[in-house]
Amino acid sequence: MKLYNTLGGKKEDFVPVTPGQVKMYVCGITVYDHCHIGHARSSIIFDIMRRYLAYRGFDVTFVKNFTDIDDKIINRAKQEGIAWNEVAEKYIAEYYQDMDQLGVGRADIEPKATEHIQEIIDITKGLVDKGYAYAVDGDVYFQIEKFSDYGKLSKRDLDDMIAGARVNVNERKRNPMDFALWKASKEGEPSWDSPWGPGRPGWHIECSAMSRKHLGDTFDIHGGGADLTFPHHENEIAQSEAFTGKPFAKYWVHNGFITVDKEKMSKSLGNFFTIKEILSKFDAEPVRFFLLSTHYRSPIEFSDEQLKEAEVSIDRYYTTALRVRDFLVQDNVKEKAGAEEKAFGEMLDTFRDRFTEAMDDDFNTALAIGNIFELIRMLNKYLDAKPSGAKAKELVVRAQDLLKEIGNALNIFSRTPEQWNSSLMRFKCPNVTEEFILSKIEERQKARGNKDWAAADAIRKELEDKGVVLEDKKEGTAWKVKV
RNA sequence: GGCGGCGUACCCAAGUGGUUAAGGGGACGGUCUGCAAAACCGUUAUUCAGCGGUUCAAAUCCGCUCGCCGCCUCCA
Repeated sequence: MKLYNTLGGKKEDFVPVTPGQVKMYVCGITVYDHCHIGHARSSIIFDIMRRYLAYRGFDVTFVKNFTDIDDKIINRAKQEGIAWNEVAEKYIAEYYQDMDQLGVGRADIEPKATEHIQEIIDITKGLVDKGYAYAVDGDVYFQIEKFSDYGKLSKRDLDDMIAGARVNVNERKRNPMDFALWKASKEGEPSWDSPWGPGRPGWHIECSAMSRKHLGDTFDIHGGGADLTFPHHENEIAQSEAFTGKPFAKYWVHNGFITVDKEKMSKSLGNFFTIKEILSKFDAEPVRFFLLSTHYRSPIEFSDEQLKEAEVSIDRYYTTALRVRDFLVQDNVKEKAGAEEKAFGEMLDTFRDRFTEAMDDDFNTALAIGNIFELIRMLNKYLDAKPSGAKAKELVVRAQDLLKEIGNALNIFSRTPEQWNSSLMRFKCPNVTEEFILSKIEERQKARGNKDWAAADAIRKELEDKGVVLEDKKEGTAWKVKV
């Protein structure tokens, strides 16, 4: 497997610290507000990495934290007039609601910063003792000049950073780029006792403490959004490596942003869509599909149009799945080959390898999806020739199983065509009932029986205007939601 | 100002030294159908922002130019 490592700035062979095992840590959210689609991208992509590594036979330990103490949480608590920990609890619950709907699995361990205060204090104290950090008026700062590798992740030069520093001048810092490990708390703010007086953790230290506790000094993959590269991850490296004297994470993986009108989606620009907003308009599966249809490191432009295209793609799968099921319930015993049986068989033979090849190359989900649709096309083509017999059945079952297996690794295609259709109904034609549709179909059947094509077409048109399309088949008329 | 990335068809998007330059959407034409829908077939990039260079060979490597974006402050 190859994995793009921000640390090396290139794709590298993935060799875990312990053969067969993968320990990965991903920076989770600060729980002070609803998640937006950018959080969804990060969550989904790392969920997919975790699933795929497991699919490839690795024993994966996946840790994703919650930052549940932070300035933003304290501010939000003031705004809402509730306690800071109530804010944290509220948005953790909201997060789970969003992620459950999106089909993002829980991490194996989901630690919270406030549950690791002792570990945070231990590391901070250790860094002071080793001379990497200094305490001033109840604050403790990490002195970046003491850590000679500072900047190795984000490829920054200390002098350049200082020259272009936009950080607020803080008289207590020896260097403007020094960052807080521990902050003295102001009156009325949440605080914990420490050797430096009552205070709370700085932003970066929690991840060093939690990853170390749950995964050890050195682990395999550390992930997060590209905007965390600097300063968050750079600082984590400094703290952790200065403290343990050992390499921290071996591979640093960063996902690209979601853009709106080419601009990064962000809170400050106000150009974001919450997950809840999107899921009120779209089923979660097209959302996942959309996010996987571009390589995880590339920017991805968000729009309803893109989501609609994803919807069409998912629909194409379920339409084929339904077709496969119809085919398999027929009991045609006569042996008859389908179209291009040999090529189809070869596709089936090589499909799994093509999938792993794509995913092994830095999780190329976009290529994997391309392969999936090639298979879908060949499958449809094969079925078009109306094959029958044991051989045909075997090939079609294999195709179905492969699509399900690969879909499972990507967490798509997991429902029945009926479940998909009824979900679409909720979004596209919530006021139409199945009874109504069926009665209209029956009415139309009568008209068709009388060869009253005008009446039949009028009914079809009426349903189409309501978002329902009819398909006349030999066995009768089927209907589906128009995507 | 420092650092990094991107620019592939009408749209989205893989491909990063030799392949017919994947796949999806859209459009148009065809097969099928009472008509449709779905599905399939065909057409939509002799060419990869532009210009030079390296090479037997470049969308892929190097240089320059143009355009867009990100990080350097909280940010997935």
